[in-house]
Amino acid sequence: MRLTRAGEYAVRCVLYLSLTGKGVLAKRKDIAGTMDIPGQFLAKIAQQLSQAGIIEIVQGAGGGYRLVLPPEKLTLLEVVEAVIGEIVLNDCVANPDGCYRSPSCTVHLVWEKAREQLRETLRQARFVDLMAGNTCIADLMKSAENRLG
Amino acid sequence: MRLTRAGEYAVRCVLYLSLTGKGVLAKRKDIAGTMDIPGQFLAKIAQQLSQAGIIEIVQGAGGGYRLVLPPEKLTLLEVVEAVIGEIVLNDCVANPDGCYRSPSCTVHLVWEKAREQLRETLRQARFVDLMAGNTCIADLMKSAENRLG
DNA sequence: GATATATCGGATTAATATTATCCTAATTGT
DNA sequence: ACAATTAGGATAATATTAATCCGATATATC
Repeated sequence: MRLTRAGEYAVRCVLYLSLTGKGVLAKRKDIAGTMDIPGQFLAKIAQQLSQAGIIEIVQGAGGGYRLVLPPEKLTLLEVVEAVIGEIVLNDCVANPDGCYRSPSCTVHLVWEKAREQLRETLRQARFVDLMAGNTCIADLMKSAENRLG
Repeated sequence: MRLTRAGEYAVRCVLYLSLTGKGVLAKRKDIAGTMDIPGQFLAKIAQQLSQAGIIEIVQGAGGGYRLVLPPEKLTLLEVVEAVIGEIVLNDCVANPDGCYRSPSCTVHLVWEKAREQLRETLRQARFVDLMAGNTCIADLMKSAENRLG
């Protein structure tokens, strides 16, 4: 019942790119170092973000990642689901197959409602808003600056 | 990001006990057989439900499980959390410890909101309501009856 | 073109969590 | 005493998630 670490890393990565600005290239190493993400793991995550059209990956020397969409058009939902797949809280409590046939199952309806609320809340959270506030990620970046002098 | 199978089994078990009625003893074997739950696994789950004060376990010959509270006073939230622990969707995206210190972290706030909505939705779902509707679990029970003649 | 810088992407390993089962002990009705 | 039932600790099996390894590939620069 938890967001995976990959999902958290994806949010960190995109917030980093949001803060540096849309279209600005950032090296994977820098993102990984600042945001405390295992470098190779970030590579995998970046591929998923790239497939989802959220970031662009530039190969070769001087390459890196950059945001395709501006932070106004990016939501937590998009970023999270790009990495962990569409959020589903459960199969039908009794029978995964059965419920598609009987969509009025009351237990299932409760979970469906919860799922839609969750997704809607994440959909309403744009990165431009997240940047504006006091994020723990912003703290991470500050402490990284301090560490690096 | 999913309910565990243990959580689903717990819901099935409590719905079974709701349908047979508060205070009525049901043998673990019967519950397990009807609801398609591995018997030994149900034993573990029942212990958690018992600790949470949701069911009572009667040992010895003629023993079994029975509901302590009436289905009007039992919610999905209680049953699910009795088994999987308090629902938490994530640690702070950046720093589990850090966020307790800076509760205004915007990213965290979104997840907190989502979490509270989810819990509230499950809290509003009483078992008496779930029983009333067309549940997949009710289907399970019917098909069990058919199987057993 | 050679070289250094970076990412790609498939394979693999490691770590963790979940699910399920085994088995002996304890409890209770008959 | 005996049969029926659950308790509960240990362990095994499985699945998921997380992380890493490494040769291949792409690109800027000299």
